[in-house]
Amino acid sequence: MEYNFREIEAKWQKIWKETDAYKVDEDESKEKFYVLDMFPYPSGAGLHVGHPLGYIASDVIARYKTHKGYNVLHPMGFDSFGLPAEQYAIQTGQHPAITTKDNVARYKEQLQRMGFNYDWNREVRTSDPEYYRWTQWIFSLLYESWYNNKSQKAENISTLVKAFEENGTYGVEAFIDRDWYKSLNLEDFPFGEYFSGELTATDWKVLKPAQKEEILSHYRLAYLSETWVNWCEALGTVLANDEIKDGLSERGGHPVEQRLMKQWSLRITAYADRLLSGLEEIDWQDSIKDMQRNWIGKSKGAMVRFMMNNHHGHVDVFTTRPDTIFGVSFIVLAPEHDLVKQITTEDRRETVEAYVKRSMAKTERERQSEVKMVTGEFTGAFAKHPFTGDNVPVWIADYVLAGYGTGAVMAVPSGDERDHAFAKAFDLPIPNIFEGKDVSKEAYTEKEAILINSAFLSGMNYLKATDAAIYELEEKRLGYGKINYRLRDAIFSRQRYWGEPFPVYYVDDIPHLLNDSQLPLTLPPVDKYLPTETGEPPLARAKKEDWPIFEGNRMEHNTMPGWAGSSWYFLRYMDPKNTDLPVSPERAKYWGTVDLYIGGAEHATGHLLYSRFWTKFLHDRGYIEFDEPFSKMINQGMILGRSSLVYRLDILNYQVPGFTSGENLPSPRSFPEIMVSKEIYEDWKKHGHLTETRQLVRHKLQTLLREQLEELGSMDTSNVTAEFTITPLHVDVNLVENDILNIEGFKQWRRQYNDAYFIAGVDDKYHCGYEIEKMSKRWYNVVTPDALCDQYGADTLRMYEMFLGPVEQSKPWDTQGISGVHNFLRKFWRLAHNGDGSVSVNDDSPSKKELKSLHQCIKKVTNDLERLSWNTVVSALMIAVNELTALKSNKREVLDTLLILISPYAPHFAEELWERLGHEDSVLKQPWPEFNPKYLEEDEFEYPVSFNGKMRFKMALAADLPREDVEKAVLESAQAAKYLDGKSPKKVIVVPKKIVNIVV
RNA sequence: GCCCAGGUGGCGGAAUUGGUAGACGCGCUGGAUUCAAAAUCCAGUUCUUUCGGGAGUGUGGGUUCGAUUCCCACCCUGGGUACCA
Repeated sequence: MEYNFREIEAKWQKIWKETDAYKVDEDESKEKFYVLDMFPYPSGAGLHVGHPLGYIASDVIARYKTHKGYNVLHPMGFDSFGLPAEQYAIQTGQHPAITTKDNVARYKEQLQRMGFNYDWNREVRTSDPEYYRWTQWIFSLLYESWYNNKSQKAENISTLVKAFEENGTYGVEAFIDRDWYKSLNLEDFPFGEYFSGELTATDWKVLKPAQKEEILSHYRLAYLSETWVNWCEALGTVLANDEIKDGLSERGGHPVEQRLMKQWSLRITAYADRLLSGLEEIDWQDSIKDMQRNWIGKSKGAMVRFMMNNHHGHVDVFTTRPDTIFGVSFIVLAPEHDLVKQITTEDRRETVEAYVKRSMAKTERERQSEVKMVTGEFTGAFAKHPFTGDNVPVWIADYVLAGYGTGAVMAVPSGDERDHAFAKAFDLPIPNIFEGKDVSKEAYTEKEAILINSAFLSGMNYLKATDAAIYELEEKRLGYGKINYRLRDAIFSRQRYWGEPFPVYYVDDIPHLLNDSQLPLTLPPVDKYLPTETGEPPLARAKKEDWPIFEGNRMEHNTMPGWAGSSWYFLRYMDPKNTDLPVSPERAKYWGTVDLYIGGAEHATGHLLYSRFWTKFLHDRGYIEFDEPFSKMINQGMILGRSSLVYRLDILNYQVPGFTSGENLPSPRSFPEIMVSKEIYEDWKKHGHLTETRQLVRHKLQTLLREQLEELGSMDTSNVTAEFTITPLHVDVNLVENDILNIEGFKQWRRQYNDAYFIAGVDDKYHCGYEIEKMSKRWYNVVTPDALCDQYGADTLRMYEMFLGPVEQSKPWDTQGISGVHNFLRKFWRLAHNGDGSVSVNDDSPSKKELKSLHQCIKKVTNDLERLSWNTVVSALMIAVNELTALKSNKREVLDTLLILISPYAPHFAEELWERLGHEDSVLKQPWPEFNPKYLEEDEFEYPVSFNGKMRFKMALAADLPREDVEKAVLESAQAAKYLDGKSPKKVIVVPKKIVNIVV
């Protein structure tokens, strides 16, 4: 019997399902291994061949580790809250839960067909109330937590309240904004206007509950705050920056305005430092780590206060170079800086306001793209230099961003390129503070020079001067050393329906948490999934009685963002049915961190950062022992589509010399579409006109014209001339095989091609071109795993995807190549079968050659799997099968072992042959074969002999021949004499069992 | 601009520690088998050549007995990004 993959795969998938073959239990007797795939969002389109790449890779490792004796957790689930389902609900009125359920079912079916060893008993879905109950619970825990800088971890808010009750803020070192108290409405508080954030136990005790609550909200890790958002009235929603183009929504082109909204935020900034330092411990690609480092954006420097000269205000600036403070010759504020209005002098007011107005009208993108253009305006005001007391002019300019630091910079034109350009443009002084450097042409931005003209800093280097400057600033109370982060707190509210509801209700606008025992708070039904007319989120549509729980004056109407559920899902897989906790401490301890995480790099600063944050937080609060979620991560590359192209010849006009009947020739637009083969297009493209393919086209055009213009009769049409252009068009890849177009299929594909004309190449075949681009419906280049499972089987597809190349790299999909892997499996199959299809296996002990092939394969496969080189394993298996086929080997010992080696890649195949070879148990249960070096030992080694590093000939010598004898044997050989050409070698290098190199 | 990854035959790629460049597969060429096709098998396939050789891993240089691998400069492709004080 031939290798009948359809029957075999269906058979084993059924058996695995019925016997629950991949069920995993906690087993203390075995070491654990946790392999995880990045959570998929089940879209309506289903999977294409690019999606399972990482799943196959993880499946191979999971199976390999199982053979190696590990207890392997390899779960799968779905990130099932999200926008596409909500969008569909808005359009159709269908509840997103239904859409989601259908899509998940389709995904699951596709995944199951690929033979993955997921333990589906552990499946989780973020939109399942039993799951999001715990997402809500974690939110509540964040709300009930503050960050203690002393212990460097999150603690229960009650410890903070207790501290306040005993000693006020004295001795409390919390993570809190230095200026937090400025937003309090101090008139209502008993401390008076000189309050600076410090309070005594007595102060605390006299506060009203609402006031206490307000103060605590500045400490909580989940808090409400007013945040600027991009509000689009027409769409009734908040938009992300990249959803806006030229101040209008990308979708629909509606106006977008900045609007303050009360939103939940998570204080991820408290973890900035730990998120940074934690990167040292984890084995991730450097590019991802760098992205996270940049995102967190830690910079060390100082806050410096510049008092205004003729005004009672002051400007605070953040600088990373306090050592250059004596080089300051002006100050620049962001145009939207609060102070601008107050300090601008009357004579400058009009110009300044115009500039502010202009920059506010520009989008973030525009302001960023105008890097080369230096613009700005003088406010007319002066500040005082903190050390010299000199007047420093205050300017405003686009290049200073309101959102970073304090929205103001002290400009040091001699040490900063942008400041330098600004000073040049507006003729401001460029005082030099660097010894031996010329700063008249460009700024000196390195940190190597000794300072001059810098009072007490003169003569110091960068490090010393930085410390000294900060020390002096602190002495004079005009500044302090500060570490600044680019990282912002994470906005955690979304004005959407299809997400986790917050377990929050309001009494007089003060938020309260539901009790944990009331969770989950499920989504109430709504009549429409759109925002209300007043711009409230969709949940505001739910009537009081529709809410499963309703407390206070109203419930929270926002829902959580997409990353809420995915920030902790890897924990739930450990204990998916737990009704007391997200995960039990015992299970969390057993499974621990994810040992191998495989997924795309697109989540570098979103999901991967938030997961780390939540893990650290849950660790702090004592729920898990580890504080990094993913200890090793591999980022799979994208599989790109290989689009096929046809080339349409568009005749612009044509002449038939001598043709006079009928004044006007019919328009070429009335002709059928003309498709030319790739070589014709290339000829035309290369020369600007046709050269070698000219005759092909000419003949065809003549025929065409004759058909279209019957009046031509027997006229000579050899002098027909035409002007034309050729346009490449995408064609469905299913109509193309091996770059040859299926012409009949193409004609049926679109109505306008029914009568199309084809000008083939010299071999009478129509050749298509191709282009590598993303797999997408619009390019007709999507290849689905289902189609390939039908045609070649899941095992072939699995092996082929791995065989394509390194998992991390992006690479084009080529359906052609899959036949090679399929043939390999059939070849392997034939090794154990007779020509008539009966099983044929030989129980004799294997020969030396057979054992050598086998053990070479064991060695290579094992090594490569350990270093996660999935693609080379396939080659190694092919080599072994090729060698064994050449030896006509069907020894049981060899085949059995080879089947275990191949089983991670082709599990159905391995299981079936294993059974056919007479085994009663499953191949899954077999221990991984051990490599024995003794089978690879050879008596002889074939030395490559090179001259000056170029390999010239080979010479077989005894493997244990000493170095000197090798040298002697080589030099005495006739071949060596030829290359030496009478000269004596200058030097001879012999590396035993490696190489001989002769220098002449 | 800066950061990261990468650049090897017609194509995907291999070469693990500096030691035979092009494994393995696709495609292509020729042959066997076949009424024919499919499938299978065999041989060939980096370029060049006067058939002795010669050149060759983006380009140029360097270190070395020996470099795809290490160092320097540059070019190109892909990804990321922040005018970040």
